[in-house]
Amino acid sequence: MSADKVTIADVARTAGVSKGLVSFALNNRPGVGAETRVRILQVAQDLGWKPSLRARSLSTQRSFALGLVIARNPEVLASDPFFPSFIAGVESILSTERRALVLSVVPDEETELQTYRSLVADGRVDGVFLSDLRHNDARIPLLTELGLPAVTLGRPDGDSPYPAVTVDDTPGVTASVRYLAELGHRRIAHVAGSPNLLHGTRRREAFAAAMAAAGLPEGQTVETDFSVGAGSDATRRLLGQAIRPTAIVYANDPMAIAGLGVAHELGIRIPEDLSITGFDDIDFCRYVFPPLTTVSAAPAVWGRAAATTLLHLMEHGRADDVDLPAARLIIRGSAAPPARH
Amino acid sequence: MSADKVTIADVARTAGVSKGLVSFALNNRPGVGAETRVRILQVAQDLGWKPSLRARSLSTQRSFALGLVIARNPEVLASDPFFPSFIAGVESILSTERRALVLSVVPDEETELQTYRSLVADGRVDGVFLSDLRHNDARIPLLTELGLPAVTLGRPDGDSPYPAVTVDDTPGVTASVRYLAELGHRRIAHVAGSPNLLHGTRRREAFAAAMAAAGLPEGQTVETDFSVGAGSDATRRLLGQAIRPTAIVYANDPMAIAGLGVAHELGIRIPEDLSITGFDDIDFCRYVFPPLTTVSAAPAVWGRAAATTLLHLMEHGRADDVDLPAARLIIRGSAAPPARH
DNA sequence: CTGAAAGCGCTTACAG
DNA sequence: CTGAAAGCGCTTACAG
Repeated sequence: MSADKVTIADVARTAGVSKGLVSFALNNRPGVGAETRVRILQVAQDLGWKPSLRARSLSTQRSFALGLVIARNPEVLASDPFFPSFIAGVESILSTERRALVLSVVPDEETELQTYRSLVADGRVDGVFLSDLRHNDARIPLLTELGLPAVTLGRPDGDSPYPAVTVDDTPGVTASVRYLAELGHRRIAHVAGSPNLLHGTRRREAFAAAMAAAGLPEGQTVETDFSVGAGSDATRRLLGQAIRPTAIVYANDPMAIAGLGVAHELGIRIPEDLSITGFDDIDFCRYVFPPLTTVSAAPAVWGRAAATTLLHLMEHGRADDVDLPAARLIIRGSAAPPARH
Repeated sequence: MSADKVTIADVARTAGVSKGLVSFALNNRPGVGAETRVRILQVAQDLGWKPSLRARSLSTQRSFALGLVIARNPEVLASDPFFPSFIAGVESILSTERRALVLSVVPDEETELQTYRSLVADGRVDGVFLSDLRHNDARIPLLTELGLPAVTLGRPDGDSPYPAVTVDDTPGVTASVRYLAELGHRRIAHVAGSPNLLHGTRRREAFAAAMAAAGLPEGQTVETDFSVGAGSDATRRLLGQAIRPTAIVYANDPMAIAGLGVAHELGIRIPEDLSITGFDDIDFCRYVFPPLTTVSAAPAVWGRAAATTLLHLMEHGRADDVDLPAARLIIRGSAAPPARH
């Protein structure tokens, strides 16, 4: 393994040039004669030289790594496969770029901000992904102040200097409601996500708008924190009423699956007595019974696009927003016309 | 933000000492007078000096980061909450240590090995977690050759120079079988995990041994890749037989939940007509219907212990194996005495 | 087009 | 107990 110890000095010496020139050749910078460049590169290869990332980091003040910090409570994080899929997408891009992903999982928003600070203080990352956008998200001004490039998953509600990579989830919710309305449902409820999260309120607003558009009375809405347990509780509450909804639109799949469990427990048949829809199209959806009608979000594709955009931003100083195909309704077996009274 | 540009030279100058001495004081090394040390530290604090991690990395040849590379197919990764929980546990330790976690998600084992190579070639990490241990795991000799400290999740089957942090899952499987046997089941099947993974075969062997110990005939076993879809298929196969099992022990929860769906679909009641048990105790277990009897594994605790052990190994050159409390059976509603014929 | 030198910001023998 | 210097392995003005 003596090859591991080859340094730029060795290359320079055996190529008979200065270290500076080797560096220039390596980085494709002008100022090196064509044949000199070829010769240097050849020597580098013969010697098995791999430029030291650490030395490079120190002199360029870059880390060649991207960061993702996730602030979710453990239960939500564990039951929601969004991040594993998203990360797999990100990695599929990074792996070809000699860049690494630094991941932080933190318990709350305060620690989250602190984490960003130390990430840049320690020069761990050159850019970050901003997920789970919140209202007036404090991360955006913080990162701006820190001068850290970023890309947001979805469009923030305030000003943002960062490119947004978006999957519009509104059409999916709208389609869910319309679909249920066309089946004949009138009392449709919504188990909403966290009101702190942009996509929580956005889905909720989409629900309300779609109800109005379908000429239906305002639907009952229950707020949750997106966790399976909260989905279960919300369902129990909705179904425990004297007059209960004939359909429920859930803001994510784990809660819908919990709803399925509650309905089974109460002897309420799905879809005969109650129709439900989810959101995200996690793998479980196809394998519960009845299979869950839901909205697909394609987190891996999102991850790829976000990574590509962030790299572009870092390299060129700017990047366009990208709008991915909107989430769309996947019809399976969990919804049917309401029972006649 | 001029504070960001404070360097060791500034501290040395205003404290009236050499850079070397500042470094010694910072790192609590002997050779600095008590009061000098105090003065230096005071100046450092006044100036707001944060030693540059990058410079430190270059001179110490360390990265102050730990690595986790995950080689799982996307579907299994997404439906299994093991890693999110495990990582949350790891992070809870790292966050107090000014250390980062570098995460890689790769599609196959070949890329996995390549990833370890480049991780050390680039000096990205000082140590790694080895999860999803396989038979004769190629990662162990590779990491040994690369000289990278590591900790294994569970005990490998071959020689290993690394400390193992283990949650024995055998007792959980054994307890599942015994429990079902005591309920009166005789035809118990096992939906096993991947035979490539140590914990897949270990659970399978535990199942076989427990069946024998209970004086039961050899149980039917179906191999899978641990994915929800495979769990569904396996269940369909088992239940499609003329003489079918009255109970099924699944090697993980996602497959058990898929099994629940198949049973519902076929009109097979759980637990009246079929008893099932899972493994891992993911959040969903409590919210499906009937709630899933399963085995708890505590991945977050595992993550904490693994991180602690790895840090200890890196600091002291050695670390003891740690055996965490064995996984234990959590009895809920998915098992009952078999129906009488 | 090329070279020699300084710089990135630490740590670590080596002298005294 | 303390200091001055070299070194980690690159990059980047600055001269020629």
